[in-house]
Amino acid sequence: MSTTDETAVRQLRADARRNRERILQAAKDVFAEQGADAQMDDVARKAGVGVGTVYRHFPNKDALIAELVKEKFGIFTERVNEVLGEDDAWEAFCGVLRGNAELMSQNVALQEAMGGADIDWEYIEPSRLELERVTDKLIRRAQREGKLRKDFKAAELGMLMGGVCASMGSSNPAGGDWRRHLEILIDGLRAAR
Amino acid sequence: MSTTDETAVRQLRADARRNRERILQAAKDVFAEQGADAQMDDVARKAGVGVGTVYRHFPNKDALIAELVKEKFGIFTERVNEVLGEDDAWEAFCGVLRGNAELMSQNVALQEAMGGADIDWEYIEPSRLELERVTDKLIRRAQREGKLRKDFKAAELGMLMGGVCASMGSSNPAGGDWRRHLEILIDGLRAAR
DNA sequence: GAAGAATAGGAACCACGGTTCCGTTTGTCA
DNA sequence: TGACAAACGGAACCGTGGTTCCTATTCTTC
Repeated sequence: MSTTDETAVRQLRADARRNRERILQAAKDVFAEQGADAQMDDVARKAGVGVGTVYRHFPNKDALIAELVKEKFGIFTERVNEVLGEDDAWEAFCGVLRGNAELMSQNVALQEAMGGADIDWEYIEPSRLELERVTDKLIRRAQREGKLRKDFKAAELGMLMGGVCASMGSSNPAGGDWRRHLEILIDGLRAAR
Repeated sequence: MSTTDETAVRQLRADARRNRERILQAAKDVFAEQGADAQMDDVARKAGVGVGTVYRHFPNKDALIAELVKEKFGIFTERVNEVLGEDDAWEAFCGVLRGNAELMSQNVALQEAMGGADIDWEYIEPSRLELERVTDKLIRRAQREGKLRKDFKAAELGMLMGGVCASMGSSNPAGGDWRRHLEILIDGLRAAR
């Protein structure tokens, strides 16, 4: 069921634990660079490991990608937590959006994933929910400040950011600037006049 | 090079011309419903035709999809032209956005295409340009009215709409409402207070 | 340091789906 | 109506890439 059974990780053999890390790191690099359709063989090669080994650690490609996505969600959550205490919630909120988008722009696979590739969202759901929970706090504060539109819900943010990510790919028709996309969106999020 | 050589269409045999239409229609249905990864065999079956026949009319899958995308761009252009004469350019502009988005929401393949699938954009470029040209007129008028933000460029619209389309898929993480996405975006496009 | 279990490696397997090929059918034209 | 080119059909082909399987290797423990 779960790819990473925390309780089981302990009793991995030393070399296995080492390899698992290598694979994860290699996957991060390869998928970030080539997108979700990079090949398992590439991941294995980059990790200096056989394909069989990759499959020993992750049941299949989707699970491997899901693990990476989940990890990224963790980072997003962390970042929101970091700014939760700042004075200007609206500015903090915008900062998070810009920062996280920047992060996404460096990872093609993530962009695709957010755009709706066939990832195992079930597995990621807990992390996604946690992110939403934390973000909600920040949003409410920014709304109380009167700077963020009142009718905006945390659950909607994923959709919007997914849209921004969609405009990051190089294969874009009119290759616009996603940063511009984000700024327009942010303006749309401001409280009316 | 080109999938449809207008000058050549004339001298197609009667049955061939009929089949071409059937294939195009079937492709429209199948791709709209199943997305760009529907199979050529499905298109052929739906058209009541052999795969070979499909390939007689279109060199490959990408060309077939490109044809459909191009056609849709034509429809968008048409719609913009229709409202070009209306009094309130801003409202006309918003109407077009809503209408075209609605159209996109009924076509999974189109959404994917806008999101950055590997389509032959080269082939579509002329239609895209024409759409951009016409849209630019509407945009300028709305800006002169003072309702649309002055710094907005027609070339950026594709990017934004692509983002909205990205939130249409059912495979979305937080399955938000794309109509809401669009409205927020429209607010972001309004001239500052 | 020997036994046994865990892990690695990577060639082979297999499904999938786009594309080709060629014998058959059909429209056209004289 | 006969001849010929054009068009059709769909089985077979083929590359791709995820996944499996089995032997060799490496760690761990006694």
